[in-house]
Amino acid sequence: MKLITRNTDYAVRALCFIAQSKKKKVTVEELVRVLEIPGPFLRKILQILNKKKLLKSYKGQNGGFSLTKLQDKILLTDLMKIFQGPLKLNECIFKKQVCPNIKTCKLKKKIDKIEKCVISELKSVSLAYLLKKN
Amino acid sequence: MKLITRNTDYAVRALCFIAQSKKKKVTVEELVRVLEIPGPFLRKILQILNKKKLLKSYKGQNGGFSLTKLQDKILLTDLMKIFQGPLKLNECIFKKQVCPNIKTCKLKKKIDKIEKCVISELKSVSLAYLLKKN
DNA sequence: TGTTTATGATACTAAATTTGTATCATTTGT
DNA sequence: ACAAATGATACAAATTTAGTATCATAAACA
Repeated sequence: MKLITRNTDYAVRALCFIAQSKKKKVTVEELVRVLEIPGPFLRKILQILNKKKLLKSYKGQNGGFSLTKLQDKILLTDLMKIFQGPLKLNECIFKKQVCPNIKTCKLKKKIDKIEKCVISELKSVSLAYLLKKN
Repeated sequence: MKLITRNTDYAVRALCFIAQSKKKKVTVEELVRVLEIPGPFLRKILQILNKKKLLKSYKGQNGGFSLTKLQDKILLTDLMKIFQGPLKLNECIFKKQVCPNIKTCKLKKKIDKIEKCVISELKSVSLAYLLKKN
């Protein structure tokens, strides 16, 4: 079971590269070249990041993308939420006949607890964290 | 992002029902009727549980399935592992060009930590836990 | 011993999600 | 006006998840 999917992965990598770059703006083309991510797919991802205000985009010549936030404000968990949606159960695991007999909410609460645990771990994973040497 | 998929869900519900049942053996047919799970799909799931030694199956007339373990030994995490595979990253999130600059292993270790946290939470979710009233 | 009633094995199909492609529109600098 | 960038959007392929269908096998029992 994959905790992180490819589009999240790509987003992280692109953001890392942009963060590290000396240039003020980075073009898709450069990202594609360096990161070896399929172009149109990456563009779609960057457009989403732009809409979600994690990147600012500049059109036209000398255009490209730049970060809108400090590196330590860009959290892996945010990216996961954007590209993979919030963590949740399948739905309600117990329905109808079975439900009344079984304390459904137990499991739900458990999952909530797990989600909190995962999120809190992931919250410490920021771009800054990933880029810090040593 | 779904933490638990439908086959895990179905497995839990089937096991719960079998655990609660007064009968020594429960047939697929009864499970299908009560739990409203598509028959052939549930059969496949039960066959897997049988292979994985969580259920014992009896063929022929008066056949059916029964638990092989105590309820507190059947853990949600085991079912998730069976039906969804182990928790993992997409793969290595950073490759080639980017990798040397970034401490890949950081993230990996983080995920390992997260996995441990999730597993340890889930380890306390057993059939017994789910079935306990109040 | 043969029929009924259950599971075992397995191959196939459908649906949903994830990943990737293609195309045209829009904006901006020169 | 043109070139170089992103924006929007519709489509397609691949993968994973969910569900179906069919025949084989084993056990109980008349």
